[in-house]
Amino acid sequence: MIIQALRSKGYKATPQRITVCKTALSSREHPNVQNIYREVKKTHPTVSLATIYKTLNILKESGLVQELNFSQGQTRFDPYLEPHINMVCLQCGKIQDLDDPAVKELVKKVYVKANFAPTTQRIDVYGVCGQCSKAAKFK
Amino acid sequence: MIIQALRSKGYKATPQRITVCKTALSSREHPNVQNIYREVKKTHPTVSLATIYKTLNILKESGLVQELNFSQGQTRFDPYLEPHINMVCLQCGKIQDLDDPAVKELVKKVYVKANFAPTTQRIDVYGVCGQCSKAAKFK
DNA sequence: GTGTTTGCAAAGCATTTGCACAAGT
DNA sequence: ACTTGTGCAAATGCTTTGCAAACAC
Repeated sequence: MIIQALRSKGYKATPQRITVCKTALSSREHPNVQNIYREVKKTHPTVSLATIYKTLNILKESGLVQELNFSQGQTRFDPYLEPHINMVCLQCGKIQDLDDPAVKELVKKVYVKANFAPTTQRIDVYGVCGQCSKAAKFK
Repeated sequence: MIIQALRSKGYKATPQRITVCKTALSSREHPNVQNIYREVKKTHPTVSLATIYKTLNILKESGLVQELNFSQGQTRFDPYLEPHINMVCLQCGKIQDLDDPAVKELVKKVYVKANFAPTTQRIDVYGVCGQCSKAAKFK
């Protein structure tokens, strides 16, 4: 699957690349580069950060993951490309996805109202997640 | 106005700060650091980038501007804090705002559906703006 | 007058790049 | 075999920091 995808785009299917792709595409945790690096190191201890970056750029250009940039050079990756909401908890840092048909509607509206032809989107809501606000009550 | 805001937060109202704040808060162009730097230099030729960065951090912490981080260390600032859509043109790089009541509804829904308490949000739609797609037709 | 801010230069980080060697097809 | 990819180290570029002189209050 991943091997075919890489080859069809003219890239060689090296073990490192396959592992980076597998890691990035299977995670629902919105991992950052270090997370992926550490995970890949488990099976490829000599892998370099450069390879991680290069492979993630391939995934980006191929439109298989979305890059989410935050303050202070924090970048995370999301393989879930359907229009959805990222709920970013400012307390614990977790990012959870929320599906809602209204997102797709909103994107459609942009074209109708503003003559803007959308290709992708990023919907972030920042706040405090359920677990963190529950935890806060017991302090 | 700006002077009062700075002082009320315990900051001294220096000419450089006032100019940076005025520039960042009055622009609807989603300027980046360099844009603001160049603008401020017109009246304060000796201003340093460090001062720009420090003042923008004050505005961020005070919740008077939102920072929009993109790929490749591209950061832009938005003083418009009402829930709205950023239409980001991938052709010309312009970012235009679009107001729509559905955004506020969407944020509300996050709380109801997922028990997530929102504080701010960022709604980006990436694509091609009206001007650019019109221009493309004449090529 | 006292504590803060400025501007400079240096430091810090995330990310990219150049290159010799290794590996995929 | 030929071409592309890997891993290392160096380079890049944005942002932050330390510090002495200047400034706000």
